[in-house]
Amino acid sequence: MSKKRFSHHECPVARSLDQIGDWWTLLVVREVMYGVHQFNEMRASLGISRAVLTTRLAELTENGILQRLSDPTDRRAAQYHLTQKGVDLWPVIIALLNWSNQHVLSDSEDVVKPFNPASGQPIKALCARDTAGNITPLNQMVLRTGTSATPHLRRRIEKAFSPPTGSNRR
Amino acid sequence: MSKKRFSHHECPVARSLDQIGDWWTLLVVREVMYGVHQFNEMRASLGISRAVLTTRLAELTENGILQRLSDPTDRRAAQYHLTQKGVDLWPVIIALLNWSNQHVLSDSEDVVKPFNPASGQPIKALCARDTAGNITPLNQMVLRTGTSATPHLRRRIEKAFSPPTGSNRR
DNA sequence: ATTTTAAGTCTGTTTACAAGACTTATTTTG
DNA sequence: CAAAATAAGTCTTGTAAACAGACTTAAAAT
Repeated sequence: MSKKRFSHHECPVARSLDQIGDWWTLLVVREVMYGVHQFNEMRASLGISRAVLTTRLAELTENGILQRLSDPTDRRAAQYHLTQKGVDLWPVIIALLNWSNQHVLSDSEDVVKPFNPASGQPIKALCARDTAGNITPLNQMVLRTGTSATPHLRRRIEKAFSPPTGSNRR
Repeated sequence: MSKKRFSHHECPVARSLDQIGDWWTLLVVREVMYGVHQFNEMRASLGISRAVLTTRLAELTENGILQRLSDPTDRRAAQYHLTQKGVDLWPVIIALLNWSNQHVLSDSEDVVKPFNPASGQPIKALCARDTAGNITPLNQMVLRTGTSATPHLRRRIEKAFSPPTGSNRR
């Protein structure tokens, strides 16, 4: 049977992975974020096979994460650029980068880190701003189900994030 | 030839995807975050095959993201729990959840959203706190290379995030 | 003592990925 | 201008991984 997709899943996390969870996909997005816009440049810096890169670029374009423009100065060449949906993947990349710097790379490896350009200081942690403008650490946030949630999901979320008995969070 | 791994890559994002970028892996982590700790529970709620779940749990345990404990009340059963490294994947999950709610799910789908429990307000955006305590929107952050970066990566990052000519960011 | 359950392993089939040869339309070089 | 090089693919073949489901083993429930 074919590889299972997550597009029919209820959970938004699964639905996001259906679009960006394939092997190589987020690295292609990262390349574009780092300013690499052409097919052969991506191939050289990623070491990805032609066929797979073709597939990934087509999927990303179809999902509205990248757009393919023809280069006005060279009619052979294509330019892949981020759409707004693609630019909004920035928090995902930063979250992965921070986690990797904390837990994957060895302490002596200092490769890339995010900085606050205004203060010049390195970023220490991600946090969340609510609609009233309050800032919260991410580890204090809770999930709540909305009107489209099935009873099954509702039960699980309520159990995991109910205040009294303590949750499974740190 | 076998599937390429990213463990030898320089970029921290690639290195993180080497541990959590496989198909199903982040959904298994999400299950544990939602309070599902047993093999058969995960299988039922994810619809994953036995062999693949076994592989994913072994990889996650080997990478120190989960730990496998035997259930004291039932010697047949195993309990998979998050380590600190696993708990620290929370920002990645929230980033994916927010992106999915913004760009993947249709407007009428209200399934799960993160909330600030102190204010009761929904989370609007992720932001970053630097080491001096300043809060910055994520879209204003810049990346800088560290001492272990190769000249090739250094050039790309500096080109993409140099102040004067404007970058490829929004 | 028998049945059920938890957590796997094993088997045969299908799909995805890797490497490299080949293609087509353009651009550059001699 | 003709030939070579280049951009962006497609196609082919081999291997690794994922799929569904049957089977296994030890412990628990009936």
